[in-house]
Amino acid sequence: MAQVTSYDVATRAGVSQSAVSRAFSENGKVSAATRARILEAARELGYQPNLLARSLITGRTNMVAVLASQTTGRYYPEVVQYLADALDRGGKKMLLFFTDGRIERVDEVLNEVSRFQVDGIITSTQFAPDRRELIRGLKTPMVLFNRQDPVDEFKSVTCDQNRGAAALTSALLNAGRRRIAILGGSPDNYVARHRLYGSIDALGSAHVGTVDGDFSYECGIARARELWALQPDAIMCMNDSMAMGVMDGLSDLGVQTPTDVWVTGFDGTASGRLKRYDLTTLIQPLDDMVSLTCSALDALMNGADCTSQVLQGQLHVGRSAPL
Amino acid sequence: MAQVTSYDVATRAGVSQSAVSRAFSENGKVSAATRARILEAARELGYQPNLLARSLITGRTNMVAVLASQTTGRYYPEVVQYLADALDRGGKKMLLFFTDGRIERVDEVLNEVSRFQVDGIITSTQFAPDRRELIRGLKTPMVLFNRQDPVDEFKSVTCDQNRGAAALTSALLNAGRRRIAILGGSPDNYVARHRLYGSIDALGSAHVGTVDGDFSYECGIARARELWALQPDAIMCMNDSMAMGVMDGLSDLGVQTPTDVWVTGFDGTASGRLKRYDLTTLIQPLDDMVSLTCSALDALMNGADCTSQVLQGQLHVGRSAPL
DNA sequence: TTCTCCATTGCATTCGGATGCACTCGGTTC
DNA sequence: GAACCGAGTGCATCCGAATGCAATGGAGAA
Repeated sequence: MAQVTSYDVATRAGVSQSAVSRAFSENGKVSAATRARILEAARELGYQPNLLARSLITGRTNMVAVLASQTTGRYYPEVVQYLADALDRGGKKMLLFFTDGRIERVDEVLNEVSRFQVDGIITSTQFAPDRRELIRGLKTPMVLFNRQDPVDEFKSVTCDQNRGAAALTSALLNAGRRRIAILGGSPDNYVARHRLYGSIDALGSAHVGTVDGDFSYECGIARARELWALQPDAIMCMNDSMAMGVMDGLSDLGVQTPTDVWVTGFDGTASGRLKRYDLTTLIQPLDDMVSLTCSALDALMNGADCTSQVLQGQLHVGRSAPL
Repeated sequence: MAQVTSYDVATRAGVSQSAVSRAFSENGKVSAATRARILEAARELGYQPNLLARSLITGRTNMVAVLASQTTGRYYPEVVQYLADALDRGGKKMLLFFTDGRIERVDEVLNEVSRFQVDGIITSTQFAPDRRELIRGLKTPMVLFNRQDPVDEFKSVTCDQNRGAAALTSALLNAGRRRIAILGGSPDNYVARHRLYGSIDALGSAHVGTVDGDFSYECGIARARELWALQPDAIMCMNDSMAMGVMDGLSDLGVQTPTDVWVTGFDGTASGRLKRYDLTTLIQPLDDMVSLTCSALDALMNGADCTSQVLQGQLHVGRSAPL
């Protein structure tokens, strides 16, 4: 306790509390001499302004809430890291909330978020349409990350999952693949659904079947036999982790990639680039997505408008499907 | 704006502001009837208590700062995820700070941390001895994660790097390996140093040389030739990512693992368990480390004492070094 | 020299909620 | 019937910093 306050600094520097306050804000009107004296006194006392007290007046906390759902994939931890970094560059700190996927948690989390008075929200968590009113009520700027609002009331930055899946698919078709199986992600996951739709639409009659998955490496291994039973010449996995799992599951069955069957992933994670997997995959432009998300949020926080952005992923050809 | 305050709720419920405040705290003295009336009014208005205003009085923010340094490895993102989850269970939120490793950033970050009035700090970032006074001045409970304070003034939860390295080493020696090379991590990194010392001490004359690394997969690939030139029968890499890199770099030279040489990692990351690498490694008990860290911090935040904990890693034998 | 004008500075108030203290009132206890 | 008790409630104040407004004083203009 015994927190050092602006009054302590004021006393020490022989000025008033308001002078101290002004010395610590860019546009505060103080003479250079007093400011120097105040900063010196502050240094001696180890004073740091209390941002919470400040925010009570200014209405700004410099905190941004990031809502992420725990996932089995290797993608989100990367996203969190990138976001924290990008926010930091904008002088914001990241307050992290995990929604464990259960829908009822979303309400709870949103209430918590609002209690912390964050300046903005970045969410990669799904919310049901009837939460719309609740979110609107928060009056906190929000940007969806790789999720879209059907009516675009809440702006978003996404990687075009449909088109990415379609691009990957046509590349396979152009390379002569005709029997293509799919390993899907959890059906309640936004990106999983859109990747799946995009693939199926583009595949047409080349689609020999879909097997359900959960985005994990282990599930890729477990589903390999079932996929192989469909006699595919290529297997499209809806994320990288599962693709690696499928490759390994197939190996156990004596089936080699790419000799016997091609395998593709989706995401462009670091693990997918490991030489022993070297996945053909669709790379989501994480860097751009993150910086666009932050600038969109910045715009909203400054009362400006912003539009939803849809970025295109980049096809990466590895040895798992040598297009 | 137009924030809903406790006064609004009070007016609507026909009570005083203090009654509202009491209705929202467990041990507030209010009759069941009034509380119900207040909660109802609050619900209608969409009121959520302002935690920042509250913290101004109570001195508690329910926020814990986590300081992490950006690293090239795959380990930290996992740690952050685990920590956020564990903190959440204790009703705390995680405010994330990245120190990009540069020492001068540490001061800056610590000052920022103190401005946010967090209840506690968990750090996996190194700080120089002369920062001790600065941190003491914050008076904020702090627990070091996988870092140790030489004089144990600041408590820590660590995995015994020395002993883990020694265990890994003796296992190799017992299995008959006699020419062991080491791929080290960045020398300014705490865990890298201790793993290295532990290994070298235990190796004795079986040590045929050390090559410097930076914890990244790419560096593992790049250093493979140099390591192989030492004519080792086993290569100990100071983390999993580098071990995978070394295996791949050796493959490119026509050297196979484990036939021609054994390779070991350190950490026990998810990627290390991928079947095509299947690393022999030392698994750090992440779950336990995280929960001990949180309970230690809890103790400190409640004014209690706590002692530093040193956990032992677990040797995991994979095919990269079939002990 | 006297009057403006502007740059500094201090005073008082405010943000939203917690809390010590005093007060009310229905129910006990002699 | 008087003194007492305690649960429920409101009043006033406080936490730490920001800010509108008024006061001060020195420089420059007339």
